[in-house]
Amino acid sequence: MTQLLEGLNTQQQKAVQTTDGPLLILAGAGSGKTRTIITRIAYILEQRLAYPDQILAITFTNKAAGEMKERIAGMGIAGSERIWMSTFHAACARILRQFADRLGYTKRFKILDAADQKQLMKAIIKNQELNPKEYVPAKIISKISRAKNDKKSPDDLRQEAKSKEGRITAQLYARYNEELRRSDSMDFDDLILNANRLIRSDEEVRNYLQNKFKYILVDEFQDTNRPQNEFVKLIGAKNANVCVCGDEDQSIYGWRGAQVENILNFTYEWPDAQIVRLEQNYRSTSTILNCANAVIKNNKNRLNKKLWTENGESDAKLQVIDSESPITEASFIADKVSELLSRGYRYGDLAVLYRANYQSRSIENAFVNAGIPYKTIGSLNFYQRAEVKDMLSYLALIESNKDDVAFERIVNQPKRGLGPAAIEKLREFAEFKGWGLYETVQNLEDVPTLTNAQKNKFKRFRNIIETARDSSDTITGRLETLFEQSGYADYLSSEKVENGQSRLDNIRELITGAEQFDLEHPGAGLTGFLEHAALTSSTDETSEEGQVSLMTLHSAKGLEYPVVFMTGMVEDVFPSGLSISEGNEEEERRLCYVGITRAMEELYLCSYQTRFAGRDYYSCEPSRFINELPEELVEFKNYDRFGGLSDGEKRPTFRSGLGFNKEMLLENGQVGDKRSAGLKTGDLVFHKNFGKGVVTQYRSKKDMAVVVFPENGVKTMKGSYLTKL
DNA sequence: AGCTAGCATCTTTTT
DNA sequence: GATGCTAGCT
Repeated sequence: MTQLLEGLNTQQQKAVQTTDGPLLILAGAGSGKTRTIITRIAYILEQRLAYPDQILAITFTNKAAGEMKERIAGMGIAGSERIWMSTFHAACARILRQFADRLGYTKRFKILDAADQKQLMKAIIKNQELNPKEYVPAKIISKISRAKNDKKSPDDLRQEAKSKEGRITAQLYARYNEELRRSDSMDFDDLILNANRLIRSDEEVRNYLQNKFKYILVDEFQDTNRPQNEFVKLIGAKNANVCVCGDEDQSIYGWRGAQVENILNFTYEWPDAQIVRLEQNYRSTSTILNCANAVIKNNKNRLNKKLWTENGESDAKLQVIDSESPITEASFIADKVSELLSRGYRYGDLAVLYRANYQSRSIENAFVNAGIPYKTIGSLNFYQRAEVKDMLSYLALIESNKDDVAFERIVNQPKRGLGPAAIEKLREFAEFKGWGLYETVQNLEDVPTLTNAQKNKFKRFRNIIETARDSSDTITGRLETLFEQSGYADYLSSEKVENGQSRLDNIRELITGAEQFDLEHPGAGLTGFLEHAALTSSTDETSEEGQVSLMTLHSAKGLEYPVVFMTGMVEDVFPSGLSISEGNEEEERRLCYVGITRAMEELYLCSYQTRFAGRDYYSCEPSRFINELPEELVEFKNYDRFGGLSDGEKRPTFRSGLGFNKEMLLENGQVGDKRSAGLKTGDLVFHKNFGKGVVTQYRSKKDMAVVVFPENGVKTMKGSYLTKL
């Protein structure tokens, strides 16, 4: 009857064929979940249960959506490009573009990304004459986000406020919302909330959408938040063909408001729901899988699912490698990469995972030195780079004269003599009139306080935008005009700008990207392109064949690699001290579980004894997760930069708890003479008492060097005590 | 008024 | 080690 089911196990087949009514797929790591979902969609289409555009499939990232679309198209299914396959945010944006006028927005409403939000909040805080150190924009934004997702209005927040700080937060929340309204903008949360509001309040839209979407699928359901769950309930209410798929053990976005309850309560909210469990793992060796199981079973809040595999017990035990410092850890990984290559692995088979982005630095240094090609995934989103965002802000002003965030970003970038004083005068008048800042520039003659010189400068700025608007109908054409006319091209070409060339390259890439977007999305226009830029995340960049992938554990979700390195496996780094102090040990452990289950064949867990943070050194204890691994499945080794690997007989020992700081080290040193050693990171040096060492930090101004001595540990001293080797 | 250099500060994860 | 802010300079 159908060939689609071939090669699927019984449970997977059941998941595919259960098309009618609500369905919960509990899918463990590596259990063939994606394949099952894809087959399910193909099956629905093949059985003619729905047209492609009657299927709404939600994925966690745009990249996942793109890959799924491709795979379905590759199965020879007609019309697969018409499936609504995207993130929640993109799907809601698409709906809102169609009906935004019913909520009092225009169809060209702007979507604020995180940087925009922060900038806006900063401006509001300043405008309210509050101290931005006391009221940290990023923190206020996250409080507002939490309030929004809990359905709390500024008034609610004010009423429950117990402190001055709480009342001010409520007040900032109110101002923030007003400002979004005024500028025809929505933040990420608004996209979901407004879609829900629209569906709930507008009967016509509700009927249209509920009838349209015959089948709804949601992947990574454990990472959905409350409004997202509500969106699913609203859209799926009529046909009830709602299939959600997830793994409570991989819920790692609690800090962003995701609630595991969505998946745990699914069968209560959809009483007829059937449940399919996918527990057979096809990805990892049994060694790796057993380690993953051993770690995650320390969590209490879970459904006690246990993954199993028919994959052989591998000879490769997990390797726990203890070394001196992050630098040494990095050189171990570089060494190991070469070895893995000689064993037949390719660069693309390898991934280095870490808890926080800053940890990539030491790895990148080591890889550059060793000539290992790598790609960092997710750290800096292309569209978030300063120069790219600047050009997008110019475009945004063509799109809307109410976009103050964009205006403030680029009105004096590059410098054109329009400083805070001139802008302040403009703002006062804009506020008085209820206009946007650029709107005010379009009506400059009315502003009495500006000097003629200032007016002329603003006029020149206006010319740039208006010229670009008229110069072309294509995004590419307008971008090129803006880039030249704004002076940005000259600015980046000038000698004094740092990284001018690579920033020019970024702009060129942006222009090429815009061209491609135009081709692939005819009719999307400037609005579509700006939306694309706002919703395209950093993890949407793909790993590449000839490069080792570097990324955070969060970014690694959903991916797999033959060989995986988990770095910084020490207390306070992973698990993150901050997260632990907030009581989130279980989420950190799930993150560890996600990391371990990315590995197919070999897994290396790296710890170190000292790290440098801020201006202090800390001695590090091995991560608690290392201690949760079954002894018999793990090999413990030590690595040092000179002697290489040696057997460690036991787990890395717990080291004395307290760190020591630079002041303490300085007190113990003598003041050396002034002759500069001219050291740099990576230099080999000799010290008369400590022997050979490697420079890991050097401050030329103070002639202070941080040196790792293999025999004597990490020391900080005047460079003048050292001889370069 | 605007710009620049130099100092301080802080690094969790992201649609 | 990048970003933000302040003080002092033009």
